[in-house]
Amino acid sequence: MAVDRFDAIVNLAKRRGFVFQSSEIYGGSRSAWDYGPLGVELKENIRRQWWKSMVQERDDIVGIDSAVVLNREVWVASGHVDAFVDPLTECRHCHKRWRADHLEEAFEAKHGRQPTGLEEINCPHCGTKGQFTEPRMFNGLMKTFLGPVENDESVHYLRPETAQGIFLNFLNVLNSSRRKPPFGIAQVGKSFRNEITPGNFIFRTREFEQMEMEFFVKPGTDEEWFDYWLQERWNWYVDLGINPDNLRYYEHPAEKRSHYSKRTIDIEYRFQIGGTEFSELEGIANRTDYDLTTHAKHAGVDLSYFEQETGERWVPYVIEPAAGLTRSVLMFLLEAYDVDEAPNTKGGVDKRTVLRFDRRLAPVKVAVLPLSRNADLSPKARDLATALRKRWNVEFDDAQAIGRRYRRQDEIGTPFCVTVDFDTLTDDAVTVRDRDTMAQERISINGVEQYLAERLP
RNA sequence: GCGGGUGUAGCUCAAUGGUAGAGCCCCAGCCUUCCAAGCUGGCGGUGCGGGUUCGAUUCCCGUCACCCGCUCCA
Repeated sequence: MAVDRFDAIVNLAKRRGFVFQSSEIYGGSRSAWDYGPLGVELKENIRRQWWKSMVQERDDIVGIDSAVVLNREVWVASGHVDAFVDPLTECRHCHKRWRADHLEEAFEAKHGRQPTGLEEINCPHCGTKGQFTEPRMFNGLMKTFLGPVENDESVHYLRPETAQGIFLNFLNVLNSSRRKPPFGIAQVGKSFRNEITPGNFIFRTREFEQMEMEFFVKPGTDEEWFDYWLQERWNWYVDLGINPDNLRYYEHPAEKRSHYSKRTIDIEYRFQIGGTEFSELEGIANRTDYDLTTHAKHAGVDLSYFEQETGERWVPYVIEPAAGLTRSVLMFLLEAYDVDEAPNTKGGVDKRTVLRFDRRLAPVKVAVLPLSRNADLSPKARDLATALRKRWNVEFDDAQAIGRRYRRQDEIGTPFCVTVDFDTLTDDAVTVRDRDTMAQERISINGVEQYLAERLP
């Protein structure tokens, strides 16, 4: 059942225009997936809700939109050039792959001296000695050349996270927005990583979209704020319809933390990918003053904050809730997916696929359907659709049986269908049908907009 | 990138070293149709490139993509 749901969503996503394979007509590309007409609406709606709760509704967070390609020194300073370039080696005997530097560290810890080379080391898996291949560098950073000349000088990187663009603008925002710690800077945008193993549909891709916020606080208050954001972010998902039973916290053990982190707790969702029940959705990290300090040092610019009230000068600590937008799209699709039963014309019941999106996230809010394709009904229905389009994303559909059209809308999660029938021609009323209950209500055609406005964002 | 598996209409699946079929979906038309599967018609395919062969979707090689593992973390 679990695997079926994932497959059903991948299938539905393509069939209905949520997600397509990238570069499909050329045989595809492994970097990413493309978002279709419904997918882009869903993704935008998620992004909008995040921005609304993180920026618009708060006085202590502002947004920015920084560049994808930054000064190359940024990634040296941030530690990504070192941390993202791993020497990997493979045991010729058992084909297990290892970080060469980790093998050497383990050897040193055990024998109290550095190995003379990999040939001295036993494979941790099969025990075979010295069968390691020459280490190859795996670079997680995506490279490009800035400017028309391709040489070492022109090598630049596409950002592997949006966070650094925020740190670089810390002073700019501080000096232009009349904010002071505790305050945050938020950003949504694309990031790029040469993942070794992209896969599982849009779960892990080399080009992906993040929603990140860096919250700058006074040292000593960081742990409090960490807990605060842990709770805030959890609540955001639950508010948008995620069942808390499908979420959990996962704390990174010290040895697994990123190079910048003092503490990291992930919010995981029950994606049920392969044999894994929960996978990461969002990481909440205490980045300490690592980033501001390292940039201050490398750039030679003071990035500390002077607190007027106390006369103290300090470098803010940073609490970072970093969420995957494209990963959220997958989660909301999985969470919304449901199959229930609907009556049919023969008096029996049939299976019905329905995406139970929160109304704020639904790609299409209203479908206007004439009961049948008819010279009188269709124009009337089109006029209504045109009027409603001024406020919402509206679909018009007059093809085939009415029941089938309801199913089509259920399958893409449209909250309301408005049906224009033959009685409408005399009583100027229409039927509004609810996606979840399939219940219908007769509304005066002039009152439809009001009726929907009370129920839709 | 490495090892293993897979690749036939949008989807699910047939078939064959000799003109590739079906169901569903989709599109057009018919029908005063309120909860899919009525009637008529239509579009559409062997991932891509090369080789063997008189002839390749089938055999071989390469490549691309997908799935599982190595892993990484939004």
